[in-house]
Amino acid sequence: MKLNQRELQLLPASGSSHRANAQGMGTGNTSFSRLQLEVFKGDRTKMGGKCEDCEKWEEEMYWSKFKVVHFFSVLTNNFRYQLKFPEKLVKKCLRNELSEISVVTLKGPSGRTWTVQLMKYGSEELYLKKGWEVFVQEHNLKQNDVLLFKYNLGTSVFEVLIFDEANFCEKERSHSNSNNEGSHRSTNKEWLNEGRKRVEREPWIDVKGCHKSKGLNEGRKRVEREPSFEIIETKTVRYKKKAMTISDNDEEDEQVYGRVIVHPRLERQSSFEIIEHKKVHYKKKAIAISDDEEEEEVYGRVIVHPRSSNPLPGSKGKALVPVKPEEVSEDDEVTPVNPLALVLKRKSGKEEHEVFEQAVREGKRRRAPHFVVSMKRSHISAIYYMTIPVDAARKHISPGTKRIYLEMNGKTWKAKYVWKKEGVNSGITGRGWTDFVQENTIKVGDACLFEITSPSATTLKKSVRFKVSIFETDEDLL
DNA sequence: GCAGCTGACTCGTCTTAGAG
DNA sequence: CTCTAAGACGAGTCAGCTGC
Repeated sequence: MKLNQRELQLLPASGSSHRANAQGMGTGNTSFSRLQLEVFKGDRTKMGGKCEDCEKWEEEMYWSKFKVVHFFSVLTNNFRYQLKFPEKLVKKCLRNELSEISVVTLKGPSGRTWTVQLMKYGSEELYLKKGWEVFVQEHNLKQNDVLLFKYNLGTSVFEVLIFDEANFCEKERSHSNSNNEGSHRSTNKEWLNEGRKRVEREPWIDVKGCHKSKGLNEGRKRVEREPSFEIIETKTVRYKKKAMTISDNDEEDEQVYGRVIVHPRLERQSSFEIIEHKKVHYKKKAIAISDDEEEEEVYGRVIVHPRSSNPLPGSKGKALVPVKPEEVSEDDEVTPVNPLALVLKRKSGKEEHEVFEQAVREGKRRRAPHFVVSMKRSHISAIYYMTIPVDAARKHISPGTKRIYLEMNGKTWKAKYVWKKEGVNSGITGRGWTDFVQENTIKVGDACLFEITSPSATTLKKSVRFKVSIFETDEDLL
């Protein structure tokens, strides 16, 4: 192996001068590579082994000149709530590196990132704390799993690879949550009260192989569903391909019979867990059987997805129609096919729905003009904009309204009201709304009952007062 | 008459340009 | 840099139409 001029300059001439050489380099953008060290080590081995100074020099070079450090971590007891960095790493590198930093970023195998709080104890103990449990949950980490960390100095970003302790192979599923970057990233950061953050969107899971083009309904645009979801479990299901529809995209509709995990839309940190398993059968109707296509049955493994509020990709928003369970034979042979994301309506979030209903009942009981809003992520984080149902906006709020006063527990928050054309998309925003959300720790899924206490739209007032009641979801159930 | 497709429409969510 | 405001996007709904 040949060394270039620069590499030759980096190599120590002899033992005691190594340190001087090392200290004399590495300014500016100098990056001493692992390759260079390997070359050096190999060269010295040929020369007859290491001396103590050489080993010290190597060590110093590693900690002082490398831009990247790697370390393993085996998940042991209590790993769900915190992760301790190796003390040597902290002492040699991270203590100084992260002395001014309280938050780092974990970049998962999927490329997604998680923001995690650092906790320091003494000079050698450093832990990943708040936010770590989300990373654990979303990668389904288990005890004895092995994590390989790569840290690029100066970035506060740790890249993580995840290996299964059973066979030391990389966990396949650790990559799969790349499809829900947007929702998760923001969810993970809620504890930071992070401000506005653009949500990255990525395409749906591709289900090529299940669809063929028939050229029907040309010009009709296929709806690309967003992947605000994460694969949580695969299930064996049966597809019955009945007919061809759509499109210019090589696709066809199917009848789908599925075993489905019912799961509410989970928006909050630490809330990602299955709460209910339920066997459900869906039938999706389609049309226009082509001449050259026979009815055909396909059996497959479906990736069940709990998070999205959307029906099947390409279903164009049409509801899935329940069919009788007896229409599906349990004895059918099962053959793997490409994954198809099967998604469930958000309203299956039983708890959220119950809370909403409770708020509605309470509103009716009080008999004051009111409306109820179920809190969404965008309402209480990121952009802090709560859309008012269009009916309520038209009925109760004047187009000239500029201010909304929110009253609760004797305190008043002054929020901004945004009127949009015809009341559509009108909503509450501004510092007052943000403060209201934060001070009352409103969560996704909570229902807020807004009672109008001031004269309504007809008076064309510049401000409206709402008495607000919050109906909280039970976090443990989500 | 019924089933199911088509396309318009509604409305909630999210993005982004621009103002302060 | 933060916040506001406008509007793009897309999921869901529904009425009309067509074919069986």
